[in-house]
Amino acid sequence: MASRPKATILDIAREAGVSKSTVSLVLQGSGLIRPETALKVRKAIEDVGYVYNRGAANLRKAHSNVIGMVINDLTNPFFAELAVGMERVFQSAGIVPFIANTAENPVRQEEVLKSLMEQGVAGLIVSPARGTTPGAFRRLETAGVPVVFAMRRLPDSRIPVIAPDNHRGAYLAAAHLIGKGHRRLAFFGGTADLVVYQERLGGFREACETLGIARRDVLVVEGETSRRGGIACLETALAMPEPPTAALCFNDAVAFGVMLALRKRGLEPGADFAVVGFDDVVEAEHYMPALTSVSVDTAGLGERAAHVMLKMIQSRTTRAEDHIGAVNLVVRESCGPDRRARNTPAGMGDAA
Amino acid sequence: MASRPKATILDIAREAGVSKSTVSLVLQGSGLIRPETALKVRKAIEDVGYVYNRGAANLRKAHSNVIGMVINDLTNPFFAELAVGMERVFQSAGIVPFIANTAENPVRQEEVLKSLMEQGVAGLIVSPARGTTPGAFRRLETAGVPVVFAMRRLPDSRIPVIAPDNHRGAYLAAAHLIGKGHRRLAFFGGTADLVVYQERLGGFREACETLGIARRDVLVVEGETSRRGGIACLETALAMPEPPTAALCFNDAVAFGVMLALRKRGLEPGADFAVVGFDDVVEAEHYMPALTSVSVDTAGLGERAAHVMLKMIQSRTTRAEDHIGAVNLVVRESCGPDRRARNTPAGMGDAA
DNA sequence: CCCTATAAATGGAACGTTCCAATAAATCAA
DNA sequence: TTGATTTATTGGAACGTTCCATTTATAGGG
Repeated sequence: MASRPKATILDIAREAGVSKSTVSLVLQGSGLIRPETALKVRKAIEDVGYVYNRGAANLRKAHSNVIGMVINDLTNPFFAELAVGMERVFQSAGIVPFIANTAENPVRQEEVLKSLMEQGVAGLIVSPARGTTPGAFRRLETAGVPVVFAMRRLPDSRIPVIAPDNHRGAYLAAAHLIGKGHRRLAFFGGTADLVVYQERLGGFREACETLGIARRDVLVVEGETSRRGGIACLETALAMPEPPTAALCFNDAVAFGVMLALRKRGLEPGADFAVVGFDDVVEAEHYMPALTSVSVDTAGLGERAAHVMLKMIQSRTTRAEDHIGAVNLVVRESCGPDRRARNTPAGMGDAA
Repeated sequence: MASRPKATILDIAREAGVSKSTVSLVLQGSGLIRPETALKVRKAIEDVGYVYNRGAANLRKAHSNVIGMVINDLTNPFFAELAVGMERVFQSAGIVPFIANTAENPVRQEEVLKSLMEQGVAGLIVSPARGTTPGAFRRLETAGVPVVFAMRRLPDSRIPVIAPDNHRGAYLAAAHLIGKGHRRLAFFGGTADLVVYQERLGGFREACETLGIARRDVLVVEGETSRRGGIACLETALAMPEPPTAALCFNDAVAFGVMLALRKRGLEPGADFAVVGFDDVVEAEHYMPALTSVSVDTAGLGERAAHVMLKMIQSRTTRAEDHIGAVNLVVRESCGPDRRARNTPAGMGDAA
């Protein structure tokens, strides 16, 4: 039962007693074929165990219905959610997207991109890896392959971006913290080479300035965007002479790390130190205590990105508008008021 | 800057003043070409912005260096880890695997499989969706495409399987619980249509029997294999006249749900009710309390699966040995002794 | 009954590679 | 010098589709 030479369109033709062109027409669901003939052909297709050779077809057609999704960290549930959103819309368009992981490695990303191009993808949705060089996508551009960036953007590049309103989200979070009476705030995690980082930090800073927090009372600690990074950030912060009483974290993973580290020191997240996350991954709600986080509607952004992609392909353009998704702060239990401020300004809300 | 007709091997040939065959040889890194000629060609390749057309090449070569990974639930970090393991070994073999998600939907799986076959994959690593029909992979078999199942197996099928020793893992976990003094045990989550379920439940049952737990003291509650499923299972169990005091959960997600539900009822996981998970995802360690779980070395299994796949492709066979991975119980804080048994048999270990 | 219009089916060139067989150029032995 | 051998390069057929231009069959109009 070794692999006999695979059946082609000609085998079908012979089997059904028609020409290869007729078979091709049937395969494409053309209405030009008499129903009975089509039936005969379809039966033959079954009989010979035919599998369509898309490679051969693309050789003539030059556009391939394959869409690639290049993701920088598959183990972050955040990106999995993004992927799921996209898949929803591609599925209903009869497209199976292929996902590839770059593991936050620009070299790997290069390989992945190359491979996808060789495959002749119709379009690419990419969340670029950290440290992507500006030229990394030129190849794609000159080849005229539509690309959209999801969640992350590159400094210069004119590739359309689908991302949440990072600035606003961070502003909201910081304002919430300040409203709770906190006066010494921190921003934990992330590194300045990410545009997202700058946006989020920018929003945070603006809130602090506007709402009267002195420059020297805001602490910024860069770090890995992971649980481990969060742990490290907290350690650093608490070692300061006048440590902050609340922190906005670059993302939820960092926030989880911070909560963990607090617990390890016998501090209660929320009561002893307020923490806010960013992204609002599903686990945020289920954490203990539940994490206050900036919700960005990840799956929704995924859908959006997919729609934009589809439209670009259809109108065979390589340009599209950016889309900045709405965000909102989901208040849960991880940020009570500043303890030391309890007897001062805003005195409500601490019922239980 | 519209997309001009893309460059082919002939354009390169013209540019470099050689024949297309020479270019082809250079592309394949053949040693038959004079270094200076190769250099000239490579320069031309750069100049014309050439991108290799793998589809056209495969038309002649008939084997495609594309490997697909079909995963049933991308949002489960467990599978993301599996994917990462595989990618490690494929990367070093110069292969970019394409991942596709079936979202636990057999119909979707069918589409995904079809699409991958049309793409001419060299091999497939699959974690089949629940409810996969026995015939779903026949197409692949008759086409002679190597397939390996990862983590899950299908009832009949002779496709090789890479999976952890589910039976043993469950046995270990149950034995641990019994050793802690628990006498009324439960198995939470999962449904009988999964082979994995039967294996895990089997191990659990065997431990109970061997170690003298009466049949009527073991409770089995089926349910979704998610946090939500875990919550539901616990509710059901506690509503029983004589509820269990400990549970082995089908996987970590279920265990997290159980812990959550316990907390909601004011019970402390570990102290008031013991819970053990399965898979030992990274979060298990970081939970509060840290979850005792059966570690299956997910990434390792992924690597293994990838190696087996590579070997199958190389030896152009469609058969391979099953591989059952070692497991071990990682004891953390989520399962203390049975409270009511505290003054009876094993009296140590409860220091703090 | 012939002509035209419509419907259904078909042959052949083209797509961008690979690879075999063949050629051309360079080297060597005699 | 000549033929044999090695080293580099090349033309052309083939891979499995699509699609245009034709052909053939069927129907309709006068």
